[in-house]
Amino acid sequence: MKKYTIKDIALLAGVSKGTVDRVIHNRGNVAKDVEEKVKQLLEEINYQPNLIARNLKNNKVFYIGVLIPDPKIDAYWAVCIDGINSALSEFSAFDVQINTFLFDPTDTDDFLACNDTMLKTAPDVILMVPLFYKEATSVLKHYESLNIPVGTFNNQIISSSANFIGQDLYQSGRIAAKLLHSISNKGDMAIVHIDEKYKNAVHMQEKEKGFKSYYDDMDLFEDSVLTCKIKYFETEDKLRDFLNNHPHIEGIFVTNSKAFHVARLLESENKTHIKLVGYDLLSDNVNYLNSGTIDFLIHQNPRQQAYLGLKYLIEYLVFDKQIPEKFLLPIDIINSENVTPFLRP
Amino acid sequence: MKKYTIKDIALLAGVSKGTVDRVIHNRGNVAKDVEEKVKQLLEEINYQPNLIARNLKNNKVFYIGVLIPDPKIDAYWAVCIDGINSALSEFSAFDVQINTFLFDPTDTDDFLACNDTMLKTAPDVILMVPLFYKEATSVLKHYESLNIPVGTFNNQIISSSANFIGQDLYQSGRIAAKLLHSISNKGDMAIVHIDEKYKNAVHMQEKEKGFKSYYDDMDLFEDSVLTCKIKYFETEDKLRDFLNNHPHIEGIFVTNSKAFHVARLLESENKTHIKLVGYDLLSDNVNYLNSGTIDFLIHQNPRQQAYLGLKYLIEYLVFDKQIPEKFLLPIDIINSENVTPFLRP
DNA sequence: TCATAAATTGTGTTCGAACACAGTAATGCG
DNA sequence: CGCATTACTGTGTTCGAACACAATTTATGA
Repeated sequence: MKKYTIKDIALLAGVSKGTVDRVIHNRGNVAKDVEEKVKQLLEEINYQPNLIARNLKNNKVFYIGVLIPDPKIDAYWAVCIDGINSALSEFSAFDVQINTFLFDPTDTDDFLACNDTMLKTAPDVILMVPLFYKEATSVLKHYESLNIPVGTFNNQIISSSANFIGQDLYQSGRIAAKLLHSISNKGDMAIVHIDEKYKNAVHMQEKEKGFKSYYDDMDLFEDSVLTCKIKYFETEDKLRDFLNNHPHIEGIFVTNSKAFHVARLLESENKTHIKLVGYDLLSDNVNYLNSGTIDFLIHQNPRQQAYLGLKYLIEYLVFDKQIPEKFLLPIDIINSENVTPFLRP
Repeated sequence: MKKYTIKDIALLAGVSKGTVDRVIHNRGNVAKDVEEKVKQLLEEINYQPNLIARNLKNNKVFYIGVLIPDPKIDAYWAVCIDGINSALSEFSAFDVQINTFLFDPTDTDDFLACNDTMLKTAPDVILMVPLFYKEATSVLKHYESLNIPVGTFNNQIISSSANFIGQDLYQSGRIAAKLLHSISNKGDMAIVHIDEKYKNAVHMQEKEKGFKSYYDDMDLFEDSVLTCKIKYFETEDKLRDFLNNHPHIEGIFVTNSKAFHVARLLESENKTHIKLVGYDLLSDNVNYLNSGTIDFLIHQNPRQQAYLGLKYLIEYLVFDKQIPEKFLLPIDIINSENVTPFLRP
């Protein structure tokens, strides 16, 4: 129960605290038999250093580089800033300095340029959204060679050793399927990919796979699952054609945060009987959720992703904790009745 | 940007660190003009004491009394222990000592007895589940007179000033209604209260109110909402009668964690077409969720409730943080596809 | 005026880990 | 043997806040 200090161990071993310290940090210059004895004692009483005292002495400032898409260009990322601030205030006792860089999520060159700018601030660790697979891969390799630990979220770059926070996208597609299946009439199901100009193809593919796997498992031969890919600028027309060509559609799954586009069309075309499931608590989506046109939203929790990613990095810096390789957040199902508490900062 | 220390302020004010310290802690014995000057300086540079250094000196051990129902008697409470351990390991750097007491959730006398035993350990703060309204009220009043801060969760004792962590039960009932409404065929809805011998009447009433309010809002005159109260020991017979007497029931809402009892009956009576929504991720419930007899579970997250309650108390002790009066957790909707990550410790 | 009390201010130590540096003992080598 | 070198060990200081206590200044009264 009692908390042992270095002094206690020194007393027990009959040596000075300096020697104990040398043993703990493997700093050498200790006689073999003494080292053995001290190590055994440390083991026996399961010595845990007082992290408070350690951090009082190590009064150096840690610099963290954060690289995320600009919320002014895509509102989805706005809540990440909140998550970062949460982690920051949680560790306000420590000297952690954050430099945030916002890149244009439609521009790979800007992504690379921001990485360069960030490197100039000599960060001890980096938290980033590796939005572009190819560019991110090379950037991450570079950081690895510089021995800068990196945390990533939202997009997983499997080739990298960087830590990753996100969700199981395949499972997320299955959840959408289960929800639509449980609330829809018999009929066709549509998966709608609305491309946002930038590469989240992997995201959408995984979700589609999961969605289809659920319907495969169900052996619902009478219903078919259709897929519709739409470029951002042609959403309305193409979607209208798609719905007219497939009059038996009873449910739509939008694989990203743009479900509100579909909702708008369903309302204007008087097809609100079609059930709609999408992603993310953007205010546009939440409005359609409350009006009933969107039935469920799946919450990808970017706020929590950013928070956790940063927390792991800070704990690595100040407590020498191991950074977990991967952490998959639980997937929240949101409807009009439980949405409110998820919106608060 | 720079972090100022007491020494810095002393230097700037042309006094000694002792004087600055006296000003900060209003310990008197400072000339008025000097006090003014130092206070102004502190204000100007927005002095924030280094919490690490403060806690190094304050090396006293904090004792926390925890009082929760015995998980051996009701499995619902088992995950609370995990939550407590999480909070504990998060603050392992500080000398926080926890004494946990488990009371019989069917026995008010045991609750009172455990409170007495706990008081003998002279706790600095207390975290408890105030399961019995009357007894808890008097106990909380006693702690207030002893100036022992108390955190409560699961049950709110409105008359008390103790902090409370929980969920909005009324809203939780509305969520159940929304879910059942979206997945059920037209027909009657049943609210089933399975009494567990001990008093959670307030819980169940609030949930019922919320449930009904949703159906009232919907103006669903054709469907009626029935209520069925069942004593624990007569569950099966009474429920069977109830279902036989009301053949048009299409959905059942069980207001506590005992939905598995209803699920078992639905299976044995071949009435699995009836949709079922209940509470809590007990393994019995999860099994029926996976088999499809239970459609949704609402997650009350007792683990998180315990974790947060304890976290607030510890932060109060070690960082002098204000304990928030009330915190309502978001309400998680669980189906068979997203349940897994919620089950991990 | 001077002793004494009261008011005010400064100094030094503590907490535990980390590390610089001084000190002691053992060994090597001419 | 004597001096240097290596091998090992102990001491002292630092981080920032907190507080005990010493020191100093000012006020009071005989």
